Amino acid sequence: MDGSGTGDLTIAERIRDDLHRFTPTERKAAHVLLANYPVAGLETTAEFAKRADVSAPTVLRFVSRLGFQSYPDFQRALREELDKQGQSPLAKKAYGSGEAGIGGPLAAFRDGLVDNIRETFRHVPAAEFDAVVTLLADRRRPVHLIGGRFTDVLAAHMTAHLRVVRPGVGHISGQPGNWRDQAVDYGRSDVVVMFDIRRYQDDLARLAGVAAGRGATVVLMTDQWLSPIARHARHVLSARVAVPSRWDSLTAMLALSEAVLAAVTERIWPDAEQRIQAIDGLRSK
Amino acid sequence: MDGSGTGDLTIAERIRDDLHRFTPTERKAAHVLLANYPVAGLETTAEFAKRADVSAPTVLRFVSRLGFQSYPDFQRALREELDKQGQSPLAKKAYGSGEAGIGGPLAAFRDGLVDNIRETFRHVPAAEFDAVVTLLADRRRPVHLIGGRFTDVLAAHMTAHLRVVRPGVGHISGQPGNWRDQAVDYGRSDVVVMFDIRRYQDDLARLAGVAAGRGATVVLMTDQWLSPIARHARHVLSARVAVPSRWDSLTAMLALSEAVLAAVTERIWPDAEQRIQAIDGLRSK
DNA sequence: GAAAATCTGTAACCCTCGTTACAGGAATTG
DNA sequence: CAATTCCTGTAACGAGGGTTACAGATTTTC
Repeated sequence: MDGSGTGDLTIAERIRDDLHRFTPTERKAAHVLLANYPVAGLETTAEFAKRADVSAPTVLRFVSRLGFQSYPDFQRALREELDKQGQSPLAKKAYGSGEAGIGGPLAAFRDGLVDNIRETFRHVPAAEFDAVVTLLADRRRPVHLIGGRFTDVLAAHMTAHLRVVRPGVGHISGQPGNWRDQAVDYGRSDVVVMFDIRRYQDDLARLAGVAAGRGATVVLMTDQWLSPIARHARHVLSARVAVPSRWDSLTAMLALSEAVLAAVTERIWPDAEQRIQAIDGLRSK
Repeated sequence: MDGSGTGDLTIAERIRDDLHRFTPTERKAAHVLLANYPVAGLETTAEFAKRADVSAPTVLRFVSRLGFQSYPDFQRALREELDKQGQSPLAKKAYGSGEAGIGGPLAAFRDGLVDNIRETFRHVPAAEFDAVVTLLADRRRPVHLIGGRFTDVLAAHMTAHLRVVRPGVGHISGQPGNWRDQAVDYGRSDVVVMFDIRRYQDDLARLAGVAAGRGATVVLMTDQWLSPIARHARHVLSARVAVPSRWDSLTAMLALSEAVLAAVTERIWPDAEQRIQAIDGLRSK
């Protein structure tokens, strides 16, 4: 499928292995690339050539000898590498060393989760996060929550917690056909929080369209590839979901949800505290 | 010196700050870039646009609004950033994760979550984990799941996933009074998975007592201080729940649940795969 | 030391990608 | 409800970059 198709070694590793096969000037290019990996390879042929003090064709012959059909192909491969590595800056486990990893599959799974949380929080736009917190902390705004087939538990989780600290919180449940019956009542003050990860559900997207059309503020919690609901959403928070498993992981998304809940609760604490005491009072009776 | 000339913030930070200035589709592009930083920006405008599901001109308007003269200029800036960061592989502060970004309480919260996951997995007894996986992978054993006030969403989560890969999975719902009506039917082959964290619910404990009395195998997912249900449980898996927040965190417990689910799914994959295909077949009709 | 083979840069070609004008459409405002 | 503004995709344009042929330079080999 990929241009090279040569095992799963890093391009850098392949260069080191094949270093003796290159001509002198090609080797020059190779060393420059290794010394500025992978940035040099992401530049244009002209820039790369100038950096290595060789000609552009030499650069092309170099990547060609590496087994790539074209220079764009080569760059694509570099970006893919960067992407994998970028998702888990510290976890090189997938590469070089044994894929089993130290500590077996459980440890690998754990590392995946930790990386996901790290990456998720790293990419959270502060303004977006604050805006969402402000919205949810506004007790005058009715809040409605819903999620997809597997993510609805996150909606339920947030619903349960929000209900404790503020009034006017509802979980949209029942048949998809009935969702819109509720949505037609939404207005400018309503907030709709939706959870949707890949294998996105179009019935959710339709609901989002209706809600947004009514003037409601849609908040979307999704994965890094963004649900189509993003089109209708005023605010988007995305979390990493990929792990070494047959399933996608909701851990990072729950982590983000809990962070939002913690911030909301902190924001309205005096009110929330009173409310909690009142609830506990009822409960004990 | 640089193409943009706007301070020394990273591009990611500038995007986060200016997020409100963008038009809806531009914001979509922004989110895609942040979620796949910086790789998405190193692709061609067409690829980037496709990834974000917007048109190429929108991508250009996006980078233009960021203050770059041209798309190549923008890419050059990204590469420079990547270069600086690459020189010190461990210096990830360059991006949002450090104190430069949101930092503060959010970072502390995130660290708490990560620590919880690490500690949780560290203390998981391998034998116990395997035993639980074996139990849940046995399709001849009916499985019933339930949780407490806030943890029931985890029971629902596990139910939803188990149901996909095997038959005989049920979520115990309804009034606490009715729980025991179901429990009287349990026998030696039944497995009851219960989630319970502090502020333990005694109605759950009573249910556990009944189920265990009938010979059912009780599996308990709880916090590090152990729910009283542990008394009746054959197997116990515990997770850390304490974080800098008014709430306890379920993130580590979800992480553990997902690890169990991943292992169960892997264990019975041939069967599960067939089952999934059958389900998808029904779904598409 | 001469001839062959290999290497490497120059220059021209062509194609892709970045760019921009424009029109349809959505949202907003009076 | 009409008018206006803003937004967004389509389509055509033009430049820059990837590519290639070729010739000079260098090394190798007999």
